[in-house]
Amino acid sequence: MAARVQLGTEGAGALSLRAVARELGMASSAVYRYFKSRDELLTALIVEAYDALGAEAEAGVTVGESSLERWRNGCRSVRRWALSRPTEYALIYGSPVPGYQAPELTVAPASRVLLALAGVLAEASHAGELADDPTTVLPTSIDAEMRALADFATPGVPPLIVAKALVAWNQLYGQVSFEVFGQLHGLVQDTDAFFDFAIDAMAHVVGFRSS
Amino acid sequence: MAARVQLGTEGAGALSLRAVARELGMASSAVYRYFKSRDELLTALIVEAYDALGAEAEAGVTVGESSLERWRNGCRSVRRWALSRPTEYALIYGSPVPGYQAPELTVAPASRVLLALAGVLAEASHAGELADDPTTVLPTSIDAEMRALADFATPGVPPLIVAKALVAWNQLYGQVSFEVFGQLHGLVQDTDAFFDFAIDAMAHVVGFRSS
DNA sequence: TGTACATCAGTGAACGCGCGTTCACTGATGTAC
DNA sequence: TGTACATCAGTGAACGCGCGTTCACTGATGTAC
Repeated sequence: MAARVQLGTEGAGALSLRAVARELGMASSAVYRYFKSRDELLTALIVEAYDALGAEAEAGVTVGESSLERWRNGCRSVRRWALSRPTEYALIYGSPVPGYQAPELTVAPASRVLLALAGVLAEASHAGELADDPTTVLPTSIDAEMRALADFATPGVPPLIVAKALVAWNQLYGQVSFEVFGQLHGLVQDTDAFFDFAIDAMAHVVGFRSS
Repeated sequence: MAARVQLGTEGAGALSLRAVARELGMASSAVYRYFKSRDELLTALIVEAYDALGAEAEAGVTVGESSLERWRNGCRSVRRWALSRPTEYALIYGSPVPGYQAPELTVAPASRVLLALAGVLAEASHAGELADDPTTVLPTSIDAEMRALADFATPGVPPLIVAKALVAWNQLYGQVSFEVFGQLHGLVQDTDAFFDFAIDAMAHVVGFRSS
């Protein structure tokens, strides 16, 4: 049934309980056999979406000869997934649903993309493929938070790398959302080319040398 | 009345016609004296929000000794506005409202932030304050589109500068949205420091030298 | 200054709709003896 | 192998709610003579 619910979202722009039931061809009351409430259904859809996107990013990040190329492919995977499933993307990264508070258990699936990106970055750093910029100093408060985050999820990765991965992820998210949400309309038509251009800029940010 | 409607949104997370009327302390039917339909009201609110944010960015961009500092202050103004009026921010930059199609007249107000940022960038470029990177080549399709955009809005600014401004604006949008939409929750607490860190990374992207 | 009338700003009841949720139910499948 | 009963997956009608929209209305303000 969980699998069927997943299918349920892939259709139209449906995020209400009744819409999901409709998509599955069943009465709205039938959904209550599987989920106690709308919020529980929403949580399941959100977790499913985070996991699907996370898996995509993790897969993308393994493809490529150099770590720069793997980084790029990770970013491209995120964009591809978002464009192919805009409803689910909006569900997890759009405006917060009024009255819904995401429970703790969404945190882990939500961080998969970040960790995938941080992974490539750490790898590139170990291989000495990142320009080291002694000018960039992490504020102490951020340093502590990034250290805690790394200790928990990716031990051994320096705080600065984690911070850069997070900034890059935010930027990637901005790039993708602008396109998915239609803000690029009228400004850019060749969005593929523009995205590749933007990716290079972001690669520059985290310290990849040859762009 | 337009001014009163503006006030109407500043309150709670209200984007329905009835909610706006409630905020104004009037019957929902009274709104129809000023707007033909919900979509027309929505358009007015959207335009108002774009203009308010645009004005903020334009003002921020005038503050500072160096163009780098003016750039930073422009970014900070955008963030400050978004954090102070999250409902309106979500209205213009969150998930698209289902069934609503933004009319042509929202395009101009929507581009004010981009143009403000492009302005500082052009200024910095003229003053020779940007690192010129001969490595970065704009794809021809993008070059044409950016040239058209510049011709229309900021004549004389080279396409590469406009493209970089657009990338930076997308990134800034990502940074701000992540925070406003609560995605940073549990990852970063000192969001002020983190944003300044991110700003420096973005300044790096567009070519500002000393970070 | 006073009266007659038009315009204006807003009210309040009503409509049909989709929503989340409940409830008593039905019919198919599985298990016990 | 056959009967009796429990469990399961799903139905369909009903509820109260907030929504966008309509309609006939009211009372205050402005204008004409």
